[in-house]
Amino acid sequence: MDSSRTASAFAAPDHDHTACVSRALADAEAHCRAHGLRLTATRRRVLEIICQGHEPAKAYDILEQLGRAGRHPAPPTVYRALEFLLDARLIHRIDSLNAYVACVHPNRQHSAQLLVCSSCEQVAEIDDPQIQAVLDQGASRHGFKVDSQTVEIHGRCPRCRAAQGADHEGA
Amino acid sequence: MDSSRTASAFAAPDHDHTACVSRALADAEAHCRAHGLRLTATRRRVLEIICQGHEPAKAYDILEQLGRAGRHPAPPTVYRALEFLLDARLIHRIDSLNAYVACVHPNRQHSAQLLVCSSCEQVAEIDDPQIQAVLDQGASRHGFKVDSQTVEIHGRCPRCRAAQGADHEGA
DNA sequence: GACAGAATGTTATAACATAACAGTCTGTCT
DNA sequence: AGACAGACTGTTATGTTATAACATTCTGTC
Repeated sequence: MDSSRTASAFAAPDHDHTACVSRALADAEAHCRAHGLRLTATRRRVLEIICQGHEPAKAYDILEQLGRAGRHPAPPTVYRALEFLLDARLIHRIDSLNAYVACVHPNRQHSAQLLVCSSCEQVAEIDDPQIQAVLDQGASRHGFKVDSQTVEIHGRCPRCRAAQGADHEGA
Repeated sequence: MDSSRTASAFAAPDHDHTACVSRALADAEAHCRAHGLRLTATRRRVLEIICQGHEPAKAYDILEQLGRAGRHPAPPTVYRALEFLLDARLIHRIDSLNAYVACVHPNRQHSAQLLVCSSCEQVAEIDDPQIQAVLDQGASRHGFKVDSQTVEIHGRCPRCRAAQGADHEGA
């Protein structure tokens, strides 16, 4: 566990975010090269924008950021890039927020569980094999064959809990 | 386990759906009475429309069905009814589909897990305490305090698996 | 029957997403 | 190089989902 990560999977506010983004982009490039996928300028730029924060990015905000560079692309440009990145498993869509976050894990099995802080809006991705296993078991107990799981857990991250008073910790 | 339910939590095609709907509405009425909530005509009607099938209902489809009765309400009418029903925990919203299903369980703890068949579109709700527990554990291992969970599992229900060939069953 | 608060009606618009078709780029084959 | 196919992007228009804001009506209470 290196210093850029807390034990909580949430990014520390003082982490080296530039390095964090570079790593993500380099990782994405390697991944695409290895799989014969074309990480074009637009796609790369969209991924970069999404990586900018650990908060989820909304499609039209991404669009607006793309527009800053002189060109003013239309919605399909963004949605197509998002579709590519989703298919390449480089990002996740958060259905409950209509927003997108970068996939931070090197293993791209992609049945992630997302912890969404309702206070600071940060998202942490956990790939808990036990959760997956229990979900699979639960589903197959009902004769159901799982294709994909969407697990979005809303609540408060450790940082916000500490900042806003631990007295609210009912459970 | 009575004859109107399969072991799979998915409704059998030959179940007594009229009774199924009546039961849901009566249950909802009792619940509202007990909690001082007003299940008005519109709200009741929206719930009835949602109960009509075990498939998820979309807001604008509900709107259209409401319109069949001569009146032609605007979107806010439906969304307000949906909000009420969600708050009262009588329905669930399926984020990955932008759709709504009736909550079929008498216990209204409401951290349900939903099995969504991508073939027949039916939805089954399971309230698996083990899944909840594991999610809670997984989250708190990261210092995260859970408020609400959204678990949507997409795949194929037992009926569709049987109908469309068991040869696809990889796992 | 006047009042307060809840519920609904109404109009307009915001927010999210895609269809359809035209044009451009990239690599490959000859 | 030139022609071609397929992938990618641009552009216009529109579809889908949801809410803000304000007017009106309903319901129960004093």
